Amino acid sequence: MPVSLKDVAAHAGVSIKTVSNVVNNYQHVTPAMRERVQRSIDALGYQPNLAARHLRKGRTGIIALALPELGNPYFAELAASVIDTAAQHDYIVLLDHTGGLREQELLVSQGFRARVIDGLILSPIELETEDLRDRAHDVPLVLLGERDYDLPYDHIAIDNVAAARAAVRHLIDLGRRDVAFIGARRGRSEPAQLRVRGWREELTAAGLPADERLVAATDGWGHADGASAMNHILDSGRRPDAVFAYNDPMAIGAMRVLHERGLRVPEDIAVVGFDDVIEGRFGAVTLTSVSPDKAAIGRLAVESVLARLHDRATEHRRVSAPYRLVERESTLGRPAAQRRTDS
Amino acid sequence: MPVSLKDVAAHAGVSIKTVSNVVNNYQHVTPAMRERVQRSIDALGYQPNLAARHLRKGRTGIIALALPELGNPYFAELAASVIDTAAQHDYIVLLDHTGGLREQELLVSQGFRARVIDGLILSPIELETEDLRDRAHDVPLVLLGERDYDLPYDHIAIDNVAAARAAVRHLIDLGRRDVAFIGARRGRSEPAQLRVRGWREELTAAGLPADERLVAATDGWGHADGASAMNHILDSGRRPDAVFAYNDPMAIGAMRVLHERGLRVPEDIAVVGFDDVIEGRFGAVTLTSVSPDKAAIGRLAVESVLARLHDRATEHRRVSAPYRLVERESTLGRPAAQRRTDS
DNA sequence: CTCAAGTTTTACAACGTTATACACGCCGTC
DNA sequence: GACGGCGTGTATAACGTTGTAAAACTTGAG
Repeated sequence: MPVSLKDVAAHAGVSIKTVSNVVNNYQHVTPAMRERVQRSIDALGYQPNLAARHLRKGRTGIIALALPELGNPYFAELAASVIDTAAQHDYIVLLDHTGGLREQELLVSQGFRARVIDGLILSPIELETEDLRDRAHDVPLVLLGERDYDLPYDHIAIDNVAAARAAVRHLIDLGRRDVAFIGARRGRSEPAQLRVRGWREELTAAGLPADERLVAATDGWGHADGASAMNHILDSGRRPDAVFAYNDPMAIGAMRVLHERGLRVPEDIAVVGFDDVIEGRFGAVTLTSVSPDKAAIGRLAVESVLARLHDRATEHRRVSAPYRLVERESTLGRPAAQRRTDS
Repeated sequence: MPVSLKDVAAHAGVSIKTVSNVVNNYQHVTPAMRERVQRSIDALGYQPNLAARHLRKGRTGIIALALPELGNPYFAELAASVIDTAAQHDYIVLLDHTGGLREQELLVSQGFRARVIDGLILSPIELETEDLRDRAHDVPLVLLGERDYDLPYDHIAIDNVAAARAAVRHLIDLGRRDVAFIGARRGRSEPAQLRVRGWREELTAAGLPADERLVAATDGWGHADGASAMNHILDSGRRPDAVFAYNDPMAIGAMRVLHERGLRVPEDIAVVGFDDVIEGRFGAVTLTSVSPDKAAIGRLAVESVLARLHDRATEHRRVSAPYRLVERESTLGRPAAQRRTDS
């Protein structure tokens, strides 16, 4: 059923290679010949067989994008950007979800799919430096996200420390003094946690104490984790006047708990999230958030992979993507005009 | 660098085919020979080249999953289920997002990627029956979702009419009489819109008027669309006592508008969504929603594709997946405040 | 009108795998 | 003791594509 170069060649009365030359826009083909072959291609509806092409060229035309969770709209937007950019370069994206599990991330980074993909964009959560150190494969790897690895791989991310400091700065400017952090990594060495570091640095810079009891570690990074972390802090008797969450879903989970406990946002407790997901714009209290430029990150990631693919000599680089702080109701100085202050 | 069958064969002192036989668990191989070859395989760290295998076998081992939007957690969960099920059958999933755009959906269904994938699972939004009628390809296609096509393709979905009726029934049981529907398809023939049909049928069955002015058509199906639809209904002077939304994000967008306008949920207006996304469980007012069994849908979809792949003779079938109505605060008889987060 | 130099097209060999068909032992049977 | 039959291993030919090198065709100068 499928039509091959051979079929097109027979139909056009030329050699296989000539058809191949036309398909690949090879330069030494007369316009007349190109025209004639193209007509046959269209007539038969020829489509190149990628498996054969790959076998011959050693490339698959597929790059993998491994993300912790697709359900988080942040990653979904990122994925869209990656897919679009890749398409512009005639690459297909294989989307993978690791669930933020070390085992899965390891599997992906070790290239369990090494013979299928040309390059890999990975957003690790649990992976450690030593896990990445002995990658047997030569498949180009580009890292995304908040984790900081001291390894010779391209890394695309916003400046997480600076972004976190901006968020905390904003809270301090509102007059808040007891700023909690929700979503620290449980049992991990501190230097890798850039957002916590930013929280600590900014508080210290402002002459405020960075009370470690206001840092809530969690297992995951979803709504439920934010909710339980918030409950944990309040149950321990602490009553911060602001919360900075690792990401938006956690911030929203925390806000739900505050609502259940009769605490008002932002009057009693101001809240700042991270990632600026669409959901944060439609709650009863809209969410102030750090907004990374997802489109830029996705684009840069693809371009890095492809650059390394076509010329493996380049230096490994660390690219900073833009971000900004979007202020909404959850950190408003005064109650919003239309907002009903239901207890 | 990569080690091929040839290398292993040379190392073990046997023919290439014998190594292939061992790799593929071909039956006529003596244990001794198997052992010996296996040792060479392990020693050299041989990994099969999938491209070559696929070229030879005519299969890629990849199935595509094309979804309207990855950002909607409903689809993310669905994707996870598909990926997992596929992995169990040694298949890889190529995730694609159509944005719910007819052009993209057409492209995918026409198989612009036909030579890369063995099968396709598509969740169409805009696609029409005639678009699917003349698919040139023989790549197995399985449809998902709410759209109803009278075509010989497998279709996995919950009974959308029945589910919508259950949702409306629930609202009627609460004593609501003016139930609005948010998220109708703009300018589309009605029979395809199963959830609207369920809304209409159930109201009629209860002896209530199905007021078409309470049906709000939208362009998209996101938060913002739900919000503007809600605004539109209220601006037109209508004041329904209940809203049934096409999906959860729209319901949440609508609730935001109700909140802005000082209308209480559920006291003034009860709200029911569709899909049961996690976000609905963490708003200031948690959302009642129709909860399709996403895991089942994903599993059934993969199994259908693979069945058709291995034996193309089977009848095309329409499979109904389970669902249930999850009741939360947005349709509670009593006031919503002070309720703890439910799981 | 010939021949060199350039341009366009072609034949053929790979890429790594599996299917087909055949060769080789080994057994039991006549 | 030759003869099918079976169980095991092996050459060889594909699968559809592209790179290489050589063949065929132009072109233009002498």
